Amino acid sequence: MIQRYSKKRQAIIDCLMSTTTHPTADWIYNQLQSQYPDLSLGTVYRNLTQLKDAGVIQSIGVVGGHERFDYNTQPHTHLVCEKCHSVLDVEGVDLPESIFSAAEAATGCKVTGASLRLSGVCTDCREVN
Amino acid sequence: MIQRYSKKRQAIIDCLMSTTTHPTADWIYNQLQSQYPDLSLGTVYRNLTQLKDAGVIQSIGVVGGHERFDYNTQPHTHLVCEKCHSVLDVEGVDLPESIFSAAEAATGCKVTGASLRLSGVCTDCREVN
DNA sequence: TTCGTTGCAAACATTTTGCAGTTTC
DNA sequence: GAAACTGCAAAATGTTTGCAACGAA
Repeated sequence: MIQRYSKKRQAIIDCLMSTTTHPTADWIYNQLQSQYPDLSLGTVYRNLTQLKDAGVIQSIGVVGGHERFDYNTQPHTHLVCEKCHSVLDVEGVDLPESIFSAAEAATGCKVTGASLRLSGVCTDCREVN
Repeated sequence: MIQRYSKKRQAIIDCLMSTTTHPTADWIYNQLQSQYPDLSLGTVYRNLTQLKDAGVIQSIGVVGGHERFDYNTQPHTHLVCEKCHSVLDVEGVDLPESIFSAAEAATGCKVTGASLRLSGVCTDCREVN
């Protein structure tokens, strides 16, 4: 699907690779603004869609109305802060493989993926309160 | 928060209670169209937000760009069909309570909720293919 | 009579798309 | 030079909101 090199696509990849914030399209756009003043938000969206389809990155779903992206395509657990909508990786809290077969047995469906999303209050927001 | 009775709000609740499809606002609107021809989509949205805030119903998040609602407010596992975006309850595949404390230990955050969403192909879509 | 609830339409926010120009190979 | 990629602005999508009229208590 991706057939050519593009400076801006690479910058988007690098940006995603260098953060653990699970950013939105708009956040990436703002980050790259200084380096690429002529970058357009449409290009960010187009590339994110393309990279997602190519399996280079992953969407971890919508949080507070904004889609969040992750360079880490391995399945892993996330925690979403109810107050500030930040998204953190949760290490060491993973799903057993057995849930796939259990779910297939329970539903008769083919199960191809699983994602665990926790909600809570992050350390920053906890202090404020 | 909810201080008065309203025929249309009750109809929305009844509609949600009588289905296992985890509907969207628009689906509910269409269902009630015949019985309440003057119902407006805005009212459906307003009531869903209100019922969610009151804890009467639950949002199970956004699937393919549409927020899905559930009368069942108990935490339970869902399976989302990749092809038709239908959402099924998965019985008997639940998360151990221990993940809460494990996640709190791993992140230092307060963890208040957990949701497990599986993706796959439902039985209907499997046949077609 | 008060004020919550509604219909309607306009506003809103995020994301997608058409097109003409640019870049990569 | 062909085809992918881009900026720009307009369109599309799902959801929210302001306001005047309506309905419940």
